Amino acid sequence: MNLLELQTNLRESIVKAAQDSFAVTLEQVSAEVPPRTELGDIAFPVAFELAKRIKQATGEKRAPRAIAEQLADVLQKTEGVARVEVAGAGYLNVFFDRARFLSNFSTQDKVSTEIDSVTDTRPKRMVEHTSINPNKAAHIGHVRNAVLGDTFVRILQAAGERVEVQNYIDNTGVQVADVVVGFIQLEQMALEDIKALDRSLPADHLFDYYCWDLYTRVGLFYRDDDPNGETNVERLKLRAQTLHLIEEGDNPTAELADYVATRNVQCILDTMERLGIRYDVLPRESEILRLKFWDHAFERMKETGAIHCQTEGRNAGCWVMPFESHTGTDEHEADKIIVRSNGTVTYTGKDIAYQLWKLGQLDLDFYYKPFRSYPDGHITWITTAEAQPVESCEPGENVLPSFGAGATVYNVIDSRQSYTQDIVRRGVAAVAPHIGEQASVHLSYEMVALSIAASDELGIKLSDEDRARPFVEMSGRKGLGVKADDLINRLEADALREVETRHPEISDEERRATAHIIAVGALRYFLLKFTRNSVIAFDFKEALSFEGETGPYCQYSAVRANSIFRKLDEAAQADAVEKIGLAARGDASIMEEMARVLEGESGDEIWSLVTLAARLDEAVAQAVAAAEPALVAKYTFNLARAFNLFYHRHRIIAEENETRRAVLVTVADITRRQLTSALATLGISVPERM
RNA sequence: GGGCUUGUAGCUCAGUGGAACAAGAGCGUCUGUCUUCUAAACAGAAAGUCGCAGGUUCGAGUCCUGCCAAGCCCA
Repeated sequence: MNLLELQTNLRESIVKAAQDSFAVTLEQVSAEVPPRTELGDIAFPVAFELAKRIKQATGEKRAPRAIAEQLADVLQKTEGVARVEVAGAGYLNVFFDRARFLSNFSTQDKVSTEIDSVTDTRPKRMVEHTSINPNKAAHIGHVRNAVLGDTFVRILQAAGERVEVQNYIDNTGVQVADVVVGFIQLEQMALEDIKALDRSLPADHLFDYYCWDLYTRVGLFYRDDDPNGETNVERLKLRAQTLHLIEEGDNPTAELADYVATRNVQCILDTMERLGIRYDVLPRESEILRLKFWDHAFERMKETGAIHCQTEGRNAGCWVMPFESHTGTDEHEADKIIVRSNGTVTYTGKDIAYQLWKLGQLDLDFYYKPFRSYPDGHITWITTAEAQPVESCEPGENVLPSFGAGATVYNVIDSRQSYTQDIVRRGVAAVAPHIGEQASVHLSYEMVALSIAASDELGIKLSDEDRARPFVEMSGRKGLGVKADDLINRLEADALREVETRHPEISDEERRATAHIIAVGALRYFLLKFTRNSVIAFDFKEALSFEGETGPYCQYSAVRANSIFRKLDEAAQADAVEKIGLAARGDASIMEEMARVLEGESGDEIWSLVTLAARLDEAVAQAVAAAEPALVAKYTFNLARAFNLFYHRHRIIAEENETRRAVLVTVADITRRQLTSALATLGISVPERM
């Protein structure tokens, strides 16, 4: 019996009692965690709700407290419940049977749910994240997107969901075109020159870094080298021409663009791999164009009446989607243009077509080939426009994967796209009403900006006006930003210094590996501790901190827990396992001794750690429901904090009383298990030592 | 001009469906704790008219209305 089962049983008892005793049908029963463990393990404010409902139904006024008293008698009988108290104006506070809960919890094994991916028929949750324009290196803002997305993937998986991870590649967009203009116009390079340049670049200054700078130079080039100047119309024509050639394909410029984009994708994937982030498939815009996804979607939209051709007014000749919630007086605001009168498609239109594919509502599909494989056998696939020979797979295993057709799509995109995402969601629902708006979820988040201090550190010149603002927005175009690899390098260097002073005895290789794990922990946690709709004003001091509410703090807590088990002699450990095992199988005398350890002030303190550790599943479930990874981050920190306190108060190995030691060992074991699991859900691993 | 988001301690942020004597963390400041299972830790102190004004309620940081301020998007 775990926490969720116990809660379910209690809820069922309440629903039944409400029906039997008060003739009220409760749809849901909300529960709370009492502020302190002495007040109980779970609280139900249900008596207030019942009092209201009884009054509505019969007009009879019943005191919540009296209702609670009656329910308490029923709950009392639930298995695993020690006692029930009525508190305050009518709260039902339930106290669990501590010894019993602990012994059950420690002996239960997580059922490993290994499912064959081919026969897996569970609805597919699709998460699209990262989706960086492949024209430059990733910066810290891109990393927030990737870490949020990757963590949400892990959270869904922890909740037992089937997940597919996509990283959309806009390899035919304006941003790629700009870098291509840079290579051709500014650098006077052809494809072979670029390849030679690529080979010659030093390891710490890769192709994506080169493009980062080149992109900035192109931005200046368009403005005749004056960052605040007007754009030069003639020069901008180069961009339009280049973009056109890239979209068209089958020409030297498109070939060059493909090389540039592909190399940047490789560099970005390398950066993400450092943070433990991988993808299942990389759908590319070039194939969406070649395979004519849009044309197909356009027909569907016309057939279903999702869009219509405007015959008069400002938008005459445009295909628009009615958007009635917009009660603006402006007529052209009320409808959303999908196809302009000159026949070109808006980004929104393209987005709807692609979203339809993701949800399996477009009768077209990509072809795929492997793009990169990882040591553990994971393969990231990329889209192609032609069928691929099957020999690209493992011999005897010629199974081409199938992607798309998700039941739900989570698009991890920053909040600036909220309006567009809203239209895409409605557009999809208009074409495919049977899946509706709820199939598309915009997992939105605020941007990462630079704090004033960080801007100063980067040598960015700020006006007095800028200084008065709360933060400075990053700009890929202006080259203002913190590159992901630079930050990771710095974190690793800082962590390595610490590890060197603490552990001179271990090998250099091991120290580097440890420093890497700590750096990843610090960065991922830093980006996850903020809720999604909070702007992160990036600050070096905060991001580079390893103390307080940080990833390394949580890791350290788990490392300490593990070190107990490294030092604990086998006999003591076996003894603890046996004692608690006997209790779980119903040994009354051991159970009674355990109960005594868990009594009183000291017992409350130990017990509060057990209940907190037991709430991991709840935290994960809440994070899924709210699409908010920060909830798991907060939970993890609280668990680490509670463990550090426990660790400080008790000498576990030295404990003389055998039952007490068995309880302490078991609690430490449960906590490290849950803490490690919580950290894994955040994409953070636990090093051997710190 | 319209839309979305935000306003909580010196700073950075949590605060679920409204509740129990009591609005919580981290950083920073101040004071203690390493011969111990790792001090990247622990304990304690100081620090808050929850942007302002109304409203609903037995009860509002939380819900409603208006205003003020900031950020983003659209025109």
